Amino acid sequence: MREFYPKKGRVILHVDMNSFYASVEMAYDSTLKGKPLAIAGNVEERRGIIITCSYEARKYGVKTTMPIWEAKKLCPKLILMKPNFDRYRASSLAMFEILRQYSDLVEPVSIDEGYVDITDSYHLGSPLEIAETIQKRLIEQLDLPCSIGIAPNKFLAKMASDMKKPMGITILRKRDVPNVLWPLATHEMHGVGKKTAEKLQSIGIETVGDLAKANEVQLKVLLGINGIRIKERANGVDTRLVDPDSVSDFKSIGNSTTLPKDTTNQQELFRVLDHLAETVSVRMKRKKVVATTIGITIRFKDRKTITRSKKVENPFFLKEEIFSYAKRLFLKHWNGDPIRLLGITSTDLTDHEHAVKQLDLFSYEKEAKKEPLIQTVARLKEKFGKNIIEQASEKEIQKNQAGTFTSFNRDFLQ
DNA sequence: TCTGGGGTCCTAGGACCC
DNA sequence: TCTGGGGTCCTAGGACCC
Repeated sequence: MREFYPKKGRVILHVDMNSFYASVEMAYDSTLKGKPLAIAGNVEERRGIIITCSYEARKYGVKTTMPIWEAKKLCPKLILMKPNFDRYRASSLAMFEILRQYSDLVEPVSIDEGYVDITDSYHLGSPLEIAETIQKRLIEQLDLPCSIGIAPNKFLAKMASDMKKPMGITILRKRDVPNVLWPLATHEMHGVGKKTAEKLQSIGIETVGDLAKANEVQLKVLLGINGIRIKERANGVDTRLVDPDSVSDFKSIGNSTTLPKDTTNQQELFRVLDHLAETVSVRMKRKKVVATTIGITIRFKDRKTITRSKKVENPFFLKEEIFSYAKRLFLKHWNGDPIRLLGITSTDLTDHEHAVKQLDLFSYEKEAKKEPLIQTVARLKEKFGKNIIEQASEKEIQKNQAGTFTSFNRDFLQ
C-alpha cells in the first residue's frame, strides 16, 4: 500500500449504510417498513444467526450474530428473511455510482460502506453540503438511509460515521480527538477488538486517551507493529490513502458451510466438498481469476478450527481440480472427529487475462513435444508477441535448446 | 437450545539459498 | 568440538472487520 501522503490536508467521507440488508428489503417491500425485521442465515435451521436487523428490532435488544432462537425470545413478532444477495449487490452498485459522482476517489470497503476523498471536489460545495447531498440522494433515489463521517483521514471518518445512527452526519476534526475519542474505551476504536483490548488492559491502558500517551516500546512488545499503529490512530493520525483500485485486487475466494448436523460420514463430507468446490469455481470464473494455492477449513464439534493449505504447480479454476485438491488435503488432515463446518478457499489469485496465455501455452505443450525447441519458440513469439517469451532470458533458452520444450516450459511458467 | 460466512492482514517457524 | 546473517517461500494460526 502506498503511504505517501500529500502535504495539504485532505477531506475524507466515510459513508456507512444503516442496517443495509434490512433497509434494502424495506425499499423493495414498503409494507416491511416500521416493523422489526431481521435477515438471518439458515432461517429454518436451529443454527441460524441474525446477520442484520432493522432499528425497530434493535429496540428489543436483537443484535447481529445473535442466534435466531434468542432473537425470537426477545422479540416474538420478529420478521425473519433469508438474505437476497443479488438484491444487495444491485443496491450496492447503485449506491457507489452515486458516490462516484462526487469524486473519482471512491474506495468500497464492503458491500455497504466506502470512503470518498472529496479534497478536490470543492467546486461541488463544502464538505458538509456534499455529505448532505449524498445522504439526501441515497434516501430519495434508493430509499436507503446512511450515516456519514467527515474527517481529515480514513480512521477519523470511520469513527465519525459511527457516532450518529441512523441518518447522521458527523464532522470529526483532528483537534476534536482529545475531547471526543480519548474518553472512549479502547475496544470502541476501529481496529481494536476484544483480545487487543484485554492485552491493553493488562498494562493499564483502558481508554483511547491512555493509548494515545502509551509507551511505544511497551506497545511494540505487546502487540507488534499493530501496537504502534493503534497508538497513531488514537492520536488521530492515519496516512492511508483512499484507493479506488483496492477492490479489484482481491486476494482469496472461499466458500464454507456449517453442516445441518455434526458428522463423521465421509460420503456426506465429500458431497459437501464437491458443492463448495463448485461454488468457488463459479465465483472464480465470474471474477476471471485463476489460483495456485488451495486451502481447506475444518471446524470440529467443539468449534476448534484448523486450516490446511497447499501450493500447487499449475494455476487452476475448474471445479474438478478444486474438488480433487481439497479432497486430498481433507483426507490427509482429517483425524475422524465429528465435523461442524467445512470450507474451501482459493488464494494466490492471478488475473485470467494474464493466465490465459499460460493456459494456451500448456495446451501447446502437448502438441509441441516432438518439435525442436527453436521452432516452438519462433511459433510462440509469433502467436503471443515477444514479451511472453522475454520471461525466459535468451540464456535460458540457449541452455534449454538441447532439452525438450516441456522442460523449458516448466522453467519459465512457474 | 449459543455463536454464519465473507474477507484482510500480521506473525512465526522451518526449509532453503547465498 | 565449531558453526553467521540475510532473504524468500511455504504453511498454520490468530485477530479483526462487516
